[in-house]
Amino acid sequence: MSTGVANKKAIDSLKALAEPIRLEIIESLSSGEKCVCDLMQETGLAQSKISFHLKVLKDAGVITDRQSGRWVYYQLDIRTLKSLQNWIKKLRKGCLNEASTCE
Amino acid sequence: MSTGVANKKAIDSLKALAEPIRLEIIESLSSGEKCVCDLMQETGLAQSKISFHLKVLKDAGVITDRQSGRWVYYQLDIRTLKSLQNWIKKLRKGCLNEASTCE
DNA sequence: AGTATATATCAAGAATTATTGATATATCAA
DNA sequence: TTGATATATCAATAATTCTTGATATATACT
Repeated sequence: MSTGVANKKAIDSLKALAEPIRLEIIESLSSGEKCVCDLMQETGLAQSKISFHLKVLKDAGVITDRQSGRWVYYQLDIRTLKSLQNWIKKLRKGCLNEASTCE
Repeated sequence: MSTGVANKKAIDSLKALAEPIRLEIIESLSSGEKCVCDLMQETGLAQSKISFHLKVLKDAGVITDRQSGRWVYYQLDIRTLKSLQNWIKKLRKGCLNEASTCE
């Protein structure tokens, strides 16, 4: 069985998303770019905690960051979400592996 | 911020999928129904380990089971995958919450 | 330069999740 | 009924992940 390179990426994204606080962050970013301080206010969570989870999300490629002065703004990486969506679609249709002739 | 009932389901699915062995199982099931013994052979993993992960997947609603004699066959629950796929799509399009008018 | 603010990182402990080997349950076959 | 096979579950340990409070770094303002 494979668990090839392509799926490594899928796992990373899934693991990053599969946690309540991170999901809350992701949902918030879904409506647009936010800085850490915005997220702190919205969630009421400690700064170090938010930074920790942002790092997990960033390392997994689910979000990107951009610095502007003292602030760091985070936003969803649509490409990663799109490829995750596609991965699930292929899973559903039973055409994950090279061999299968899908679409 | 929400993290409503709808997303509870999404988290469960994501957590279940976000683990290497479970993903391997899922990928295997992607090509059709399998019994525990099939999965043991394919993966070379211990029976208790596979049963453990199958239970996680089943509890999350990602797979279903059906017993036939001594064997228990597992298969993907397409509906869950489809709704997860849709959830990601909405996330991408910034229309997760009730307020936003999407599609 | 000195101070304040925004964010990142770190170390220790807490909590969650996975692994292992053993045992239990249920079904079939002789 | 006895024995074999398929799977589930359990208890103990191991491993991973998260939380907390403290400290570090970098930027901006005066």
